Amino acid sequence: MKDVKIKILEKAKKLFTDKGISNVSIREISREVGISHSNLIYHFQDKNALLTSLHQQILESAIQLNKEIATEKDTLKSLFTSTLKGFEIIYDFRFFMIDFNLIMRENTQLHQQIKEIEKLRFMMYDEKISKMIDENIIRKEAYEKEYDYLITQVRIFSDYWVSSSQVYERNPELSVKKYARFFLNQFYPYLTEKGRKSFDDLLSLFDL
Amino acid sequence: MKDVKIKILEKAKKLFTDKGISNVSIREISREVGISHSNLIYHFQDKNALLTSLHQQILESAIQLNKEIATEKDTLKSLFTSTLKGFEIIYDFRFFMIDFNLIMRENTQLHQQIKEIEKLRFMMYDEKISKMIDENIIRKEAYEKEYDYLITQVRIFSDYWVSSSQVYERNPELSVKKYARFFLNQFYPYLTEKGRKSFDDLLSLFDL
DNA sequence: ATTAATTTAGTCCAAATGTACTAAAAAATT
DNA sequence: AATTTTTTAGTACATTTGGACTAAATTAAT
Repeated sequence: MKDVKIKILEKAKKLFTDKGISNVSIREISREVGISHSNLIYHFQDKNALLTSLHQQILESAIQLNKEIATEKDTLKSLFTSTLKGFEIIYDFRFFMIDFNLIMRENTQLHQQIKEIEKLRFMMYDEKISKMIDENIIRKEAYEKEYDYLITQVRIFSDYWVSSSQVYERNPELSVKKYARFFLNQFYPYLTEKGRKSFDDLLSLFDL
Repeated sequence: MKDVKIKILEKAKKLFTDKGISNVSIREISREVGISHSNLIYHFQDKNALLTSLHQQILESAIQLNKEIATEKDTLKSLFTSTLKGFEIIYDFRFFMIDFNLIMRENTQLHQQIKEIEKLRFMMYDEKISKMIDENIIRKEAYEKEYDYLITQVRIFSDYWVSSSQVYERNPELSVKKYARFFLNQFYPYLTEKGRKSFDDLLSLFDL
């Protein structure tokens, strides 16, 4: 990517994070980058184009992360790693999650894409849980769709923990680990004895 | 409250819900109400004043709800009722939760207030859980702060389920019950056998 | 070296917004 | 009935914003 484009995206990301997407104009970004607003428009037609491009970066980070953990055989450990690394990515791009609703309302294209990704994410968790049941780490479903409920619950947590931490935490920047811990804990009640043992070991391993 | 003030608040609420807070101007609201924008400013200095006033309505609904369930002796049943009614209030005022982060960022006064209320909410859940432990509906903590984790988890769900449903559900208006069910389910793994029995009974009672 | 394509800046415009100020109208008080 | 207070509308202004259009400058291609 061209140097200017990179600079624009960097500044946009920074400004979005600091002030919130709706409080940043194309002109302000261009001013900060030190180029004319027409030039910025030449590269990105509007704010949505910027957002789409930044979301692409998030996706690339996520894909990269998936590649990294693909080699990990230990299912529970891979859950820990993907949570921690994933939460770091989310924190880095927190502007996206903090203004998530706004973006979804005003960028149809991204909304569609996110809905597609959500399906994948569901399947990913579903598969992971099945695996852990097979490995006797998680107990079998006690009633129908028990784990579907869990996945929804977990989805909402992933999407909004960073928003919540911005509202309630004194040092949101320190909350990545804290909320990763909270997140993982959602699986705890479903663990078998064997699972709990691994889980506790992993907690110390990851210093959580 | 004066007739005009009520009308302003009603229209503001509607517009905020339909278009998102940041996409509604004082002038637009006044236009919709059919008064001059100067008149609106006379009653509410700015958008934040409107939001504060609307939040007051939310609080009043919540207080009213608390009064209603205060007489309920059955702790688990009162959890069900407060969840369902509470979720209806949240849905009614969903503009507030959908733009929650925005409001918290730009309205210091409300942010402070919300943080105070959060403490109360924590205590409320804490007390409720203690009670249910005493009544042998919920099992004792299996490890330290187990239920503190649960409360945080539950807080994030309460605050953001409506946002999430706007993003992922086809008919968000139908999702109040659905998400109330999801919400309550978060307590399920901690129930004793006795608790599960009551829980299941209540599910049919409330048609969930 | 010339030409073509890409990148950049400058200008102008119309619409919207918040804010401040003035004055009229309506309601309440004396 | 007179006057004071509250409520309402009107106007004017400075700023911001996105968008369109033009032209200059830079880079790439031939």
